[in-house]
Amino acid sequence: MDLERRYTAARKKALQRYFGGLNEMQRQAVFQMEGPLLILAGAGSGKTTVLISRMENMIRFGNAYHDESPPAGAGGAELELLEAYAGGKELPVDRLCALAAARPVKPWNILAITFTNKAAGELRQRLAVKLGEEVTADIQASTFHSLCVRILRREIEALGYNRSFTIYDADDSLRVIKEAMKAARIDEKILTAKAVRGAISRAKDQLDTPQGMQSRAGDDYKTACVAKVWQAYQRSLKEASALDFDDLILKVVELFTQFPEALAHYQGRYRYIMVDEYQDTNHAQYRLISLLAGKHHNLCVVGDDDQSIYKFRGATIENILSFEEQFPQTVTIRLEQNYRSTGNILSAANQLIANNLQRKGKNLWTNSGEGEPIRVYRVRDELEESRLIADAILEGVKNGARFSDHAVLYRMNAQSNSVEKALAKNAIPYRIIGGLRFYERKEIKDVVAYLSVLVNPGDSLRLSRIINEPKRGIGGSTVTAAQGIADVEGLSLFEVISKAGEYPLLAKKSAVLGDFGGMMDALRQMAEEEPLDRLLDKLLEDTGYLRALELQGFEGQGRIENIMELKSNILRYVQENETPTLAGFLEEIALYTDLDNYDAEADAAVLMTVHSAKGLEFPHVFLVGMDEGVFPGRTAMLYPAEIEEERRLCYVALTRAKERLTVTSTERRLIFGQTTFNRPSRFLGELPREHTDYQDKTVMARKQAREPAKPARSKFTPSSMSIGVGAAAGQPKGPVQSIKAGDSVRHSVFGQGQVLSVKPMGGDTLVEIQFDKKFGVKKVMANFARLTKL
DNA sequence: CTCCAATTTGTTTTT
DNA sequence: CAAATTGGAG
Repeated sequence: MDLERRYTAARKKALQRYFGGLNEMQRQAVFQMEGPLLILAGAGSGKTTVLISRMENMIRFGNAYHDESPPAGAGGAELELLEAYAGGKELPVDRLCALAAARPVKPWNILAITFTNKAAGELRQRLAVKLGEEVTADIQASTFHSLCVRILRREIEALGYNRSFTIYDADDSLRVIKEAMKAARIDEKILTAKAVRGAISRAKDQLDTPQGMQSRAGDDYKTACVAKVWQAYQRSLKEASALDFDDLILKVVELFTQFPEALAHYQGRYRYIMVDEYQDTNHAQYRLISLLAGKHHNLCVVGDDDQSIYKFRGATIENILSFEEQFPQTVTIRLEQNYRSTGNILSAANQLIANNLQRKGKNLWTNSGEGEPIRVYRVRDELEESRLIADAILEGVKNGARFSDHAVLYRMNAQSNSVEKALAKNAIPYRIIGGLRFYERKEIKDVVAYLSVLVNPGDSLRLSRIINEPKRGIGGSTVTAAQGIADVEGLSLFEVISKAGEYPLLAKKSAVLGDFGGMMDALRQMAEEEPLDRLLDKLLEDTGYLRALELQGFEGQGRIENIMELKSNILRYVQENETPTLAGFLEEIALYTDLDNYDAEADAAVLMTVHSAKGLEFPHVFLVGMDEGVFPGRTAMLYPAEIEEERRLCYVALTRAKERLTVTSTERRLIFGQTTFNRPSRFLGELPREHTDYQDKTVMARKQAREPAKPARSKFTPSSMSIGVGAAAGQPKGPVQSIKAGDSVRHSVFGQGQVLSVKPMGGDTLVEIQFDKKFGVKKVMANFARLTKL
C-alpha cells in the first residue's frame, strides 16, 4: 500500500526531473495526454518544444504521470532506483522508461498536423534526435493537405474518383472557371473569374454545396451565378479526375460521413491528435478533426487567437474561441512566458494587440532584459527606406551578426522590389521567400503538365496547356474542335486526338495530332519502365521542348537551368523514397511551398511577407511600409473586423524579432505606377513611446528643426544614405569592364554566374546574373558589385 | 497558325 | 509599373 503511494510520488518527481528544462505550465501541457486539451501559446512561448516533449512523453512514458498504479512486478528495488533518479542520480533512459512507463503510446497512433510541410519536417527531425529515426518515421506529421492526399490515395475510389487524381493549383482552377463562365455566358466584367474562384473556395471551406448556394441565392444574381459556375466547375474537375486544394479536405470529410467504416479505421489509427496553429484552421478542417477525434477524444490543439491571420482563406477564429464549448471537459493551459524577444519588443507588441476587442486576452511576460528600444523611422520614400535597411544590415554584420540573422518583412510581395535593389547594390546576399514561386514558373508548369498528362490522360486542362508547346501546328481552333467532339462523344480530349483520323473535322490535322498522341503514348510506356530522371530527359528530348528553349537564347538558358533544378528535385525524390512513382512526385510538388525550401543555414538576409514569417524568428527584424493604406491595407481600412486582422498581422510581425526591431514608414511611395502620399500607420501610434526611438528623416522634418541633413542623435548613422558602401569596400576605380549578356562573371559574394541581361541605370549598369541554385537569379549594380569577367 | 505590338488590366495575404 | 491579354499583320 505504502509502496504504491511512494512509487507514484517518485515517478511524478522523476518525470518532473526528466522534463526539467520546461517551465511549470509547459510540463503540465506535456503530461496532459488524455482528453481534449487547449494550449493557448503566446508568441515565442516554446510551443514547438512542448509539442515535441509531449510526443516524447507519450512514446516513452505513456500516461505515467497521472497513472496511480506502479508497473507490474515493480518492487522495493525499483522504487529505490526511481527515487534515486528523482533525487539527482543519473540513470540511462531505457532503464528509466522501464521503471516509469505506463502503457506507452505507439508512434503510429500519433497524428501531428502542422501549418507547413517544413514545420512537419522540423518536428520530425527534432523528435528523431530524441527518439531515433525508426520510431519517428512511424509518426504521422504533416499538413492537413498532405494528410488528406494520403487518405484519398487509398480511399477515393469509394467516391467515384480515379485513384491517380491530379491536384489543381489556384491557376488551374482559374482556367477551368473561366471556361465554365464562358459556357454559361457570364460576363467577366460583372463578375471576375477570380472573384468566383474566391467565392467557391470560401463556400467549400464552409462545407457548402452548389445546391445549397443555389437555393440560398434567392434573387441575388451574383450568388446564383457563382452557384451555377461552381456546379459546372465541379463537373469539369470530376471529368478530368482532378481535385483542387479545398477538395482535398472536403472529400475526406465526405468520405468519413458517407462511410463510417472508413472513419472508424482512421479513428483507430490516429488515437492521439495534435493540431498546431489551430487559430488558422477553417470550418472544414474543424469538421475533419472532430470526426477523427470523435472516438478517443484525445485532441490537443495549440494556437494563439492573437496570431490568427488567415481569415481571407477561410480560417475562423471561432474554432479556437469556442474550443472549450465544442469539446466538453477540455483542459486549458496558457503559456505566457516568452523566451524570444526583449522586454521592449514584447511590451510594445502587448500594448498593440490590447487594442483588439475580439480576443481571449493574455499577457506575455519575459525574464530577459529590456533590450534596446524599437527603432521607428519616418523617411521620404521607399528608396530611402531600402537604403536605410541595407546600411543597417551592413552595420549589423560589421558588429558580428550573420546576414541570415536579418529579416525584412512587408505586407505584400510587391514591396520586395526596392529592398532587393538596395541589397544587391550593397552586395548583401539575400533570399526571397514567396513571390513567384519555383513551381509557378512557366517552363516548370509546362514540364509538370506533360508529366501530369502521362499519369492522368483525362486531364484535358493540362493537356491543352502543352499540346502546342513547343509549337507543333496545333492551334486554338484545332483544340476547340477536338474538345467539341470530345464533349459530344463523351470521350476525353486525349482519346479524340489519338484517333483524329476518324473525324472529318480533324482530317487536315490528323497527321500532327496522331504524331503527338503516339509520342505521348510512347512516353507513358516509358514512365512505367524507366527511372524518373531518364523519363524526364527523354520527354524533354522527344517533345522538342528543350530544343525550343535552346533556340531562345539567354532567356532560354535560365529556363533550362530551372528545368535542371526540377530534375535534381526528381532525383532527390527518387533517393528519398523507397517506391518512387511519377504520381508520387507530382503529389509532392503540388503541396510544396517556397517556405518548405527555406534553409536557415544559408548565410543570406531573408525577405518575405509577414504571413510567410509566421512561426519564424530572427535576431534582427525590419518591418517596412508601415503606412496607412499599406499596412493596414487600403481595403481593410473601412472595416473594424479587418483592422483587427491587420493588427494581429502586425503583432505577428513585431513578435518575430528577438533583439532588434526596426520599423519604417514613408511619406510617399510608388504603388502600381502611382505615387501615393500616406500618413504613418495607425499601428505606429499604438506603440508606446517608452519602448520606441522615433526619428523623422524626411526633408520637411529636417527643415523644421533647422538642422543640417545629418541627424545627430544616433551612433548608428544611415544618415545621408551612403550610396558608396560597396565602393568604400574596395571597388577598383578603373573603368567598368564591358560586360554583356552571355558573359561569365565572378561576384564577390554569390560566386560564379552567367550574365542574363544588362541595363544602363542611373549612371551605372544593372546586371542580371544567373548564379548557381543556392542564389538563383540576382540583379546587381556593376559598379558596386565587384564583378570580374572570366 | 504564329508572331509581335499595343492596349488593358489589376494592386493583399496562401495551403 | 509590369504582366497578361487582345488584336492585327504576315
